[in-house]
Amino acid sequence: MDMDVDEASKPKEEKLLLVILVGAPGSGKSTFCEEVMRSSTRPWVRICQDTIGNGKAGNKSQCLSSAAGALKDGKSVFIDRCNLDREQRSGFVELGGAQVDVHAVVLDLPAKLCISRSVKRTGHEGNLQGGKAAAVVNRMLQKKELPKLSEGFSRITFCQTESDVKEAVKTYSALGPLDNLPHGCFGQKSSDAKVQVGIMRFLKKAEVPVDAESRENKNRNITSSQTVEIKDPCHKDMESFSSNLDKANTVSKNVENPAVGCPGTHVDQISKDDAPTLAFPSISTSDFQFNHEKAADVIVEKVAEFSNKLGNARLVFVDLTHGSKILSLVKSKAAQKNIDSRKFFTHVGDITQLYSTGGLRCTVIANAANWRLKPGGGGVNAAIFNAAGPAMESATKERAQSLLPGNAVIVPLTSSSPLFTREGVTHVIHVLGPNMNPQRPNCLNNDYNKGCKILKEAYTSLFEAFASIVRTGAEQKNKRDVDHGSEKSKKYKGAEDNSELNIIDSRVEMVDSSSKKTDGSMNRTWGSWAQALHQMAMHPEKHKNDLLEISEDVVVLNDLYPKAQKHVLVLARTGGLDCLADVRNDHLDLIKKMHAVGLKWAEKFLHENASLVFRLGYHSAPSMRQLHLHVISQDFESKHLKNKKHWNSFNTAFFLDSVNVIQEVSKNGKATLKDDDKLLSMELRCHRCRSAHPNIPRLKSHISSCSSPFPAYLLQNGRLVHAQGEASTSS
DNA sequence: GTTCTAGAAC
DNA sequence: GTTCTAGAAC
Repeated sequence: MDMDVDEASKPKEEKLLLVILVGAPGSGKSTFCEEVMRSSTRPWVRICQDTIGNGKAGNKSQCLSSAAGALKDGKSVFIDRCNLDREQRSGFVELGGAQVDVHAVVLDLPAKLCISRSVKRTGHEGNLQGGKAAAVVNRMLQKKELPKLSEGFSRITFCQTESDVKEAVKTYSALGPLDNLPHGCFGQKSSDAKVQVGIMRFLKKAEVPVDAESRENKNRNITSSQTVEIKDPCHKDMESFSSNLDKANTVSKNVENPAVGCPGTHVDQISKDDAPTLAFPSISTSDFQFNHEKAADVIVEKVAEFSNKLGNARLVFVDLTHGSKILSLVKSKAAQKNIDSRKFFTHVGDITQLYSTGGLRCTVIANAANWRLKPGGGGVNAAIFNAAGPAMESATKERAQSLLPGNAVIVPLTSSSPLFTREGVTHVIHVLGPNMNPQRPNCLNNDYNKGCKILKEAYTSLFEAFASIVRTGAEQKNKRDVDHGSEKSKKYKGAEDNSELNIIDSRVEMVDSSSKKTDGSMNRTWGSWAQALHQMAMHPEKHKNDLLEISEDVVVLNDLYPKAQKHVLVLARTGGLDCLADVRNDHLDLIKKMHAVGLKWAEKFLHENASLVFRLGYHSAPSMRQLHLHVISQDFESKHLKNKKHWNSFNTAFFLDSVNVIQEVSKNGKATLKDDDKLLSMELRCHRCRSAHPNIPRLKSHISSCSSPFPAYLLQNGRLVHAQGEASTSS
């Protein structure tokens, strides 16, 4: 057992607290803080958005930087603003860490009470009082989104009555400087679970008429090639449906993991429910008659390989029946291999109803598809096409007409799909495995050398595809909940615009395991505007006027939209090397050459202006195709630097120093990318003194005069390039 | 009313 | 990547 419940709930070392209050105006947030601060022996700072701007209302980033400052001074912090939705709470949670526990205290009092208090009060800091208060409180409560541990809180206290609030005040007041509170959720009443059941029941009714659904199940039973047994035919009954869900909401772990005992605490139980999860059926063992023993070996081998690459994401092997041979084989082989049961487990149930009848949340499900990617045929394929609705069929067609054995194709679901609304599934990945059934196309005639190879490829493609969804989806999760359809159509827009380019780039949607690029940029799609650098690298003679230097391996040019006084790009001329994700050991000499050329240009510029400082590096996920090294002066004085993304792409971990990249590639054969979209939307901080700023204009005005030294990290290993004789440390 | 951000279109 | 612009934030 990696995680001990007692260990987790009784932190011993001294920790600062960042307590985010959550509640409508009039819920008593300020009073709560004041009461705690009055009697606490721990140093507290209350940060109130209504007064942070010199007594006037401020904004979230002011609160954030003020909170960061207070924590740095060793003070615990109350964030006194409504924080009613996840978005509002987002940046604060990130201030937590080894030294800081982040708690939420939810003042979830009756709306009536909040309104009457806000209407009555005078002299409110936020100037919210009198008649308009009622409307505001009502509006705010409509978007209320209760905090979850998975947002990053180590403790959440829910208060639904005034006496709950009193209790919470007592708890926090009693905390001395060295005390801490147990982690987890406290005080939540069951009402929310009931609401969810109600909503789910409504959705189910609206999206899938009960009779249609049972027809679908009957159909599946008959057409399936393997004997499929519906374990629990009465689960379509509303009564047992809702009781199942109640169970799912309270003891979901037990339901979802009958196969492997899981030592989850309450804390990680909840956060895991939000983890991206791929549910997949056994590929090829049903209609394609692949040997079960061999298939189980492949499954477990591939799961072991990927389970560590997937972060907090989970893989779930799903089979319809308890008695299934492949299920028990996989279960026992996984146990033998000691695969982490939090990252992989087996589940008995219908893959199209994992949440509604099994309480298991899966964001992505795999389909054991046929080569024409057509519905029907029986088994899992028929069930998934049926459950996903007609939109998935056309969405599938848009992406691929057919599939070769060993390959996978990702199909995002739209918000109209019942699988999305009812089960919370955002993508289906079609996979085609090897076939040993002489009645079906591409039969391998029991050639298990080939068969196992193809089956391995199939699972590799599947898990790679899932990984790419996890990577690109992480940031968009919240938005997707609101507007799934447009999010998806936007995401895949590039593939439709640009047929010519996408024919060349066949790796756009198809996840082809035989391609050498499985680890690289395979799922990237480049719009027409992203091709300019590629064109220059391929045909430099056509762009002589725009290029500063042309050599056999690289070309150098001024960035068309420089983000600083001096900003040039060193382009690799190698074809197929689109970005850093594609760089491997073979390219070591090339990236060293690019660095040398970049350095030469930096030095040339320093000769002209000795006050400049340069940094050389790559974007983790560049917008323009063709590997390019940025050589950029650190003044960032440019009218083209206009937004957060611009700034953060050069001043967060998203920017990978060339020296580090060279080191990593020579050591590990590839660079570690930091291509999380979160980095690009981080708060704006000065790259010298690290102070936070509310917007780009203010940041720019600050950096124009900030003369703090650069952070130590940048001063090491030649990450910054100064003029000769200027201060620089190397090691 | 003005400034600023963020999403869509290209 | 940029430009345009609606609407949020100030």
